[in-house]
Amino acid sequence: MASEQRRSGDGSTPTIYDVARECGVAPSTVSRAFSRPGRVNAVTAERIRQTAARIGYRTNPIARALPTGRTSMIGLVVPDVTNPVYFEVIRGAEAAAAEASFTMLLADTQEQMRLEHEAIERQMSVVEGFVLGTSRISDSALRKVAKQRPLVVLNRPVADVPSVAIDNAHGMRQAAEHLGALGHRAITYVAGPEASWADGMRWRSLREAALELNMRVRRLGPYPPTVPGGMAAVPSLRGGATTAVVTYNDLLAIGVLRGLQRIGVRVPDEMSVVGFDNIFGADLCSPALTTVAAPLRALGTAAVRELLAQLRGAPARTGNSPFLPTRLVVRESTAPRPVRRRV
Amino acid sequence: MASEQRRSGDGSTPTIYDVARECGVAPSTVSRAFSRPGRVNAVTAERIRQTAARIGYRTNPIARALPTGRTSMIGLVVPDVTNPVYFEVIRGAEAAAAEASFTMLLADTQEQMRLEHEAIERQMSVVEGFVLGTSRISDSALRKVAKQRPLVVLNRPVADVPSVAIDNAHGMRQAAEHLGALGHRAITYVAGPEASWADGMRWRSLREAALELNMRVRRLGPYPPTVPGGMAAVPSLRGGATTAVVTYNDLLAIGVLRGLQRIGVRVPDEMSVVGFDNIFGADLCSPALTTVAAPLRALGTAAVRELLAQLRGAPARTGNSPFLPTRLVVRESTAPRPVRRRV
DNA sequence: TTGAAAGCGCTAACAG
DNA sequence: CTGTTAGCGCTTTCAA
Repeated sequence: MASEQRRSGDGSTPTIYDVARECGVAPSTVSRAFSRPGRVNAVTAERIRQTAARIGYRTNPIARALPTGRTSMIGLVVPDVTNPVYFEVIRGAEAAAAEASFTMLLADTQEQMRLEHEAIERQMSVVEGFVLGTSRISDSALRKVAKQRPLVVLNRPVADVPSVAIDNAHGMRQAAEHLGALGHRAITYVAGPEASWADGMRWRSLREAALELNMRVRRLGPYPPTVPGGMAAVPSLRGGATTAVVTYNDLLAIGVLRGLQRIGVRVPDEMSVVGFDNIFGADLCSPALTTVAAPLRALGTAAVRELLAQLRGAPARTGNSPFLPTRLVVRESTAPRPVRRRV
Repeated sequence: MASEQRRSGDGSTPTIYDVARECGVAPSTVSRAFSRPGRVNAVTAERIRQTAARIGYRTNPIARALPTGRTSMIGLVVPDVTNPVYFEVIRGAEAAAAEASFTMLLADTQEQMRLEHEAIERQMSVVEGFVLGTSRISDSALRKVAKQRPLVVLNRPVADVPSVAIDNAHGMRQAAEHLGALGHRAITYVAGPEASWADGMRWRSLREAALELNMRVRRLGPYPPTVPGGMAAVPSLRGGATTAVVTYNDLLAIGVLRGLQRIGVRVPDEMSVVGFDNIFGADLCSPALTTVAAPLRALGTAAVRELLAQLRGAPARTGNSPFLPTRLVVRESTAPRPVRRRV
């Protein structure tokens, strides 16, 4: 009996062999008791589970992973952990993973394509699948990754790759309707990163909605999607007919708020400002920001759930990716159109 | 030759055996070429590396981990991923890990002791060591973990367990000196969670520093370390001689700002407010918050570096944990003591 | 339903 | 310096 020769119950963590010996069954039976409980006599299984608990046996995921490839780990790679947009995504993803007893590897790529490639590379042989947030790598690189591991991308539709996204179009329509209802006739969009799919999407949606509502729209930018970026946009805001600005995201909106305050334009009396995302801090600034709330946590959760489904063998939903609904949060930065504009 | 029987170069990812065959060397030599380059002939090593690169071989971390126990993974478990204090810690930790080609597992325990235990349990057999942020579990449980894996805890000294911490004492002294220099004579500390080591530390340090500077101090609380917590503290602020408040953290300070504004007390004209941490958003609120900046990113980095050092065999620095220096950031929420107080 | 045996891909003695 | 030989702990045929 080969198993007799296995290590005796020394100080280190117990193995399947220890349980087998204690129980008087073969190691393979212990293994089965844990990995496919159906295939073992119910009472034997129970006895095995008892002794396992007693001697403190816990299956070793590494050892399991070697023959099966199943590591119970998924990788989440995001461009910037410190970007408030991602906190909630991370939490949602982590919660969904933990719920399924999966462990989440987190990588921060610092917005750099090279680091993103490295992170994927580093995690590839260890995770069962990936969730990629706002990826910087090319569509073809993405498809290559998808060929090796199940993959879900966030907020970016890529042919043949499953993704989940915010319903940008609906969000921008909400913003436009809100402003329209307040009587604004001319609005300016302050754009985020040029290459961003989300930015293009948001701009097009806003324009469409605004036009339908008989408002004039123009676009300024691109700007880096940050507070300084928003401040930089303010000078270009002056001199038009604009009485309301909608920004690519909240950081930009907060920057616009700042910039406007600096040059003495009062918000919302003289100018209304609407952000996008509803990040932590959007209600801290003053005036508190009216913004389109993106279901960030739900995004993380949905992505992981989708990934786990694929891992369980569900077909990859590559076509129409689900669009998560937005919600308009009206706070203090929007008000009816001023009778006489001043900017 | 046993190795001859190993799988031939089929479609799946190449192994050590594939490289060995291509190169005409033994598998163990290939292994050595990657794991201890010193122990193999330089030119052979180079040749191996070449072919490895050519056929796309990459060492399988799972397979490596099984015999060695070295997974190149560390676990970071934090109470709340969405708490702005932790973003920077996470980023610092992740960067330090990536720098050493380590992968980081992240777990969010939602401030719950049970989830913290589960997370540690889940990660235990897969990581080489842990960094635990603001752990909720007992000292003895912590020591038990430390017995199984190298461990570094954040902001909480535990006997026999290495830790890194913010220099709370110095931070509070900076706050007290700032307020003293502005002429304040009576200050109130708004306390955070009762059980928190950091809270106790901050309060004692503030009191000591204030007393030395001939200021009166009192303590209010405990309060949950959140914006609502800060708002809840405001009523108790009235009626004393207090002209300045120092809070356990920024969230509380922002809450105090809000609460004060609501009851018509002007900051900083009538009351000065100082926070702690300098989280994202501390400069977004209005007035922008004067606060003691904690080196959060450095904290994450230092913890991981310490952990990696232990992994390399350095002795666990359990005694005096390093204290990372704070920095006072003066913004708009503090001003000279009002001539006539009003609260 | 259970046991025996053969690996998963890599590392680590131990010889040579 | 290099090859040979056992495993790491678990899963998985294949028989019984």
